[in-house]
Amino acid sequence: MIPRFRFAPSPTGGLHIGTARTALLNWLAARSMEGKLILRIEDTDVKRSSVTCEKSIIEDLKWLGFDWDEFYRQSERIKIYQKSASQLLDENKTYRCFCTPERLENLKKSQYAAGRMSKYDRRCRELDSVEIEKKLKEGVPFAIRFKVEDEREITFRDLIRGEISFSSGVIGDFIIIKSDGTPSYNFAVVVDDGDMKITHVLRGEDHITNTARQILLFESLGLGLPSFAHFSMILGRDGSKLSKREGATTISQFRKDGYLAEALVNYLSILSWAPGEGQEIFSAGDILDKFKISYISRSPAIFDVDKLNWINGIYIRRKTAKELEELCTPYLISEKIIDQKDTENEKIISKILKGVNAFKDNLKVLGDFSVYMKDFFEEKIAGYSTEADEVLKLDTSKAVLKAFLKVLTSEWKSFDNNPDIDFNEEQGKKLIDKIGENLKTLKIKGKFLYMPIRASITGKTHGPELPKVISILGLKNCIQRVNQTLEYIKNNKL
RNA sequence: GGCCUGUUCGUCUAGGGGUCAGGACAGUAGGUUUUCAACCUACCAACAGGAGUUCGAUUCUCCUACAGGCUACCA
Repeated sequence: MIPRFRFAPSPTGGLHIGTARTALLNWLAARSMEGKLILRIEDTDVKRSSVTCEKSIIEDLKWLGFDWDEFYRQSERIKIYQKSASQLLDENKTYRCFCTPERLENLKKSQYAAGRMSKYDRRCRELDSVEIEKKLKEGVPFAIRFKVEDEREITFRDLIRGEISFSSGVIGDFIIIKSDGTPSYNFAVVVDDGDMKITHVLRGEDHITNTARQILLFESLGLGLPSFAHFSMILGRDGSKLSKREGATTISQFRKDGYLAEALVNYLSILSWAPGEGQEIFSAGDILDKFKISYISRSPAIFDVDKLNWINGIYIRRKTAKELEELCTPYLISEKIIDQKDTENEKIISKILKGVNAFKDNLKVLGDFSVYMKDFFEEKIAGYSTEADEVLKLDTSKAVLKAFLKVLTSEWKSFDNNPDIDFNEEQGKKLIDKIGENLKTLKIKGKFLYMPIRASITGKTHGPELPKVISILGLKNCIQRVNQTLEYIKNNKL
């Protein structure tokens, strides 16, 4: 028998990080067992579901690199649920409940106040046919409830946790068809899992208690039981449920922030499962042969951005310059550092390429790139750090800057003062060597040579290697900036 | 309140009756570099608590504590 898995998100928001992991685990399980994966949109709650969310979820799933073999939408299957429900009604396994929401609410409150668990009191279970007919004639709205057997042990073997059992006594007669005719979650799931011949239900631990109800439904519908497996949830830093105030929680938000799909998938899998031998960096496809449902961890995991950042950095560094340029350019545009039409400009693309080359080791997220590059798209230095001031104050620095300017000017002249000359890293390196050469007699070298140069063209005392910096800025802009710094030194009497 | 599930370094995870309880992130200290980052090396750091079973328990059982989930005409 071919294993059949399903991933069943409800489109009431974007693809959440936890939901994405459910998708990943099901994908991993299905593909590693050469089974099928079904994507089922659980949109029976008309009020909370939206097409926009569905689109966004599907887009994010694809972006993460998942695929599926079949697709269903529960809202298009309402008739199927209703048919199953009326069958159960005929078989006397369910009954109509005419109770108003207010009564139910009060019942719950009073039970809770009395310190008991809230459970439907079965008032409508014993209604005789005359009463039912009367209410139906009056048009009283009704829901359909499932008759839960008394005192019965419901047991199943969880593929991750082992045996789990419940007493049916703790489950009230639950609703399977709401008064608007739509199925409740538990019912739609069971009808679908049966109809779609799902063999493995792999989902979050928040569904463990639902499993008891669902087993009852599977049995009453005469359906065979699938295997169940419940993995733990992802928690926020303080151990609470991952919520919005923790920062990004949806995949689209992570994407916007500049996380790579490969990194996210890698992190999500490492979060609750280890492929062994200390291997931590891998793609979902890499570990298919090592994946086993029973290996998934039982205990909940706290979401750790630091580790995600580390993984993301690794994947960023694995990209080629061209790939990174394409990945990073949108951030420069959205930060208004460059314009959309600049992407046609070869000079600018070349500058970005150089920037990517200089900064790729510094990036944790792609979004960082625009922060690093911002200054390099300005004509002038925006400001000098106090460390830069300290450096520029030194007597030796003045000599360095003079030599630097001289070398820059003569170098530029050799290119006929062409403002568009492409000055590469190699040439930058030679240029710096030349300055060192000129200052040899003054014995200025090392820190005292490099720091003033750096400060004079960036206003800062740290950043990528100097030849790279010079190459990104170009000769003309370097000259401008050194002049600006000279002016700055004079004005501030450094 | 009831029911269900879980608990190994700060975090993720490996292990599993006898281990120096392993790895990774973070942190700290060195190395490298003009500097930042990256990279390399080292260090720091854990079996929630209590009983029981056993020659021996972090591992098995029970209890407690704590955490999470469910207890909807949400999914």
